Amino acid sequence: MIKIRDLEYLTAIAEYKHFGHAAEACFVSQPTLSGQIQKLEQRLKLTLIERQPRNVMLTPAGEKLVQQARQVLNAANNFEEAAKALLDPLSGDLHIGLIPTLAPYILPHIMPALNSNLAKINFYLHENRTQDLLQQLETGKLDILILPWLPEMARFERYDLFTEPLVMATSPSHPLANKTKVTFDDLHNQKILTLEDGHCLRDQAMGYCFSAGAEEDHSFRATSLETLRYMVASNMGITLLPQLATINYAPQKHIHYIPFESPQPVREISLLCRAGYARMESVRAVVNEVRQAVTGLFDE
Amino acid sequence: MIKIRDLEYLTAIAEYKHFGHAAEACFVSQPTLSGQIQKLEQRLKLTLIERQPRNVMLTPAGEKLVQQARQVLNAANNFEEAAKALLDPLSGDLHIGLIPTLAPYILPHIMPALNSNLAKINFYLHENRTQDLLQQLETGKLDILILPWLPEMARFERYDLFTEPLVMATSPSHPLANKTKVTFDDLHNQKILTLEDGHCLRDQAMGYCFSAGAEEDHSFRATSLETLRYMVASNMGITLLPQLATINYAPQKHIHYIPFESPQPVREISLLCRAGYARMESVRAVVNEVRQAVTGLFDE
DNA sequence: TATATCAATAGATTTAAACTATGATAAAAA
DNA sequence: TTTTTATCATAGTTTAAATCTATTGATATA
Repeated sequence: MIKIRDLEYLTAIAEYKHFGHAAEACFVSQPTLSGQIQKLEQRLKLTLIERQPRNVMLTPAGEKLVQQARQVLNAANNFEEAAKALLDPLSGDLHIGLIPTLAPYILPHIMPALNSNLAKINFYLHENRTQDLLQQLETGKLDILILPWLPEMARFERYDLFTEPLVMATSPSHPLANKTKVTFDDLHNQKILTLEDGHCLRDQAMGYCFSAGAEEDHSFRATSLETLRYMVASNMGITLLPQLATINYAPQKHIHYIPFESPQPVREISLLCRAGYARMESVRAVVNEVRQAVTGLFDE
Repeated sequence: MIKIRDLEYLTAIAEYKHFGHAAEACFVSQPTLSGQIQKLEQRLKLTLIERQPRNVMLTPAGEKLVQQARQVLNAANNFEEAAKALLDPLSGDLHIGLIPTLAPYILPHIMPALNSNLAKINFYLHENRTQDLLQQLETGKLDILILPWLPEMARFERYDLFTEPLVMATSPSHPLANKTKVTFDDLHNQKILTLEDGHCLRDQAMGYCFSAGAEEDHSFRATSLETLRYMVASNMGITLLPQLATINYAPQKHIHYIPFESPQPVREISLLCRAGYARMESVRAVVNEVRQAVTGLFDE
């Protein structure tokens, strides 16, 4: 039977394409790694690695087996994590992925509770685009994602956290600025400032706006909500912001935030983890903490 | 990092609840296995096994980790299988699961082609109820299933093989016996003989019959299609049989097989394997052979 | 042509997994 | 009760193999 160490060596080579560096990453000497890889190739009767001078590459067979090897290593990791979790369920490292249009605005609300009530868990926060996050969750680099749920995420286990309304942001001088509520129809023929491609908020907000007959301002696309907010304050147009991004942020003075009459545009914020993840107790604890921390934020 | 051998020892104990037998199954001496398990427990700082005199049991932690261990061993198996498949894609052992209402009638049509065209694959056939088959596919005991598709199977990869009509079976003396086609309405108020619970054909055929206003004969439930056929021949009632079970079987003399006008009752026979299974080439080859072998069987 | 890089080879060392033999304990049998 | 049997743990030894250091060999680059 294959050994886990062999698989680590193989995947290290796949990662570094260099025997010396791979060996270093595995904390062994280069001859050790070379020798073990050779033995592996002999045992499988397959050439896994093409040793061109100064250019180490995987053969197609090598690529295929590296994929399988990663599966094994993931499962082995889960085993170790499960063992640790049994020793002390609510402890250990937990890597959480969040999207840029959510992370800075929700973290102040939830991290204090997480850190004090789940003190033995070390939280690592990773901000990235949805697609990258999903891939990192899949491969085990991340343990948990917090983001707006989409149907393509059905393969993961899902816990709904809260429903976040989107609100309209205008400069004080805009015709809509002094309404206490806006409606779907108010968007008609408005010029909307948008985020750049790849932000899921862009797709959600714009979907709503377009169906209301609003138009995108093609001359400009913001790289973050903060630039977007700045543009609105500078009277360049209006936009939709997730409500969390409007709490305790640059109030009335330069921007007016106006909620929608129902049906409000919203995004459904969920927590995802891999189905069958070994540390469900920690996941459930996080879910509970977050739900508790956000209650009251969207009232009235 | 954990060793695969340790996980084999652990799962062997879980299976045999006996150190000696487990050791034998792993081809090592009993002290070796005892010692390695102890080391594992020390390393994890967990008690995995309760050693009552003459009664070896797993602790809850042990149960949990055995599950994780099985995941790892499965992945490791996949690795080895993938390696072998790379050496020679269309070879090795292939365990196929089929249901009892399909296996005896389809195998004569497909096994000759499989054995001669995929001669380097050793086919093992397993006949079982749908629920057992799905579990065995999941755990890796089986590689492929051939059965009528149901929505609960969506987690597996699916290849449609053919659509099998159900036909009416009557004794020669039954009022419907001499029709060349029967219709949905002909079922109205008929007494239908059925298979016992657990056969998926029962649910499918009965679903169709009930909606046509037929009644089940509650005094009798057959344990196989052959008893069912025998009961029909003995003029105890009528039933629906999958068409494959009517080809080359006890013809006209004692039973009449009558096809339905469309819309015919049918079952959709599919081939399933685990998503991401390491030997897709073999799977696809089997799919092709089966599809080829059944073309023409349902014509006219 | 000289040098630097990088993987392979050789030979020694260390680790740990495996074995055999035996001991301890408690249930089952006499 | 005493003996026997079943079963897991312990002790000490052997064996296998993974690892190390030192070195060689091959090739691209200066």
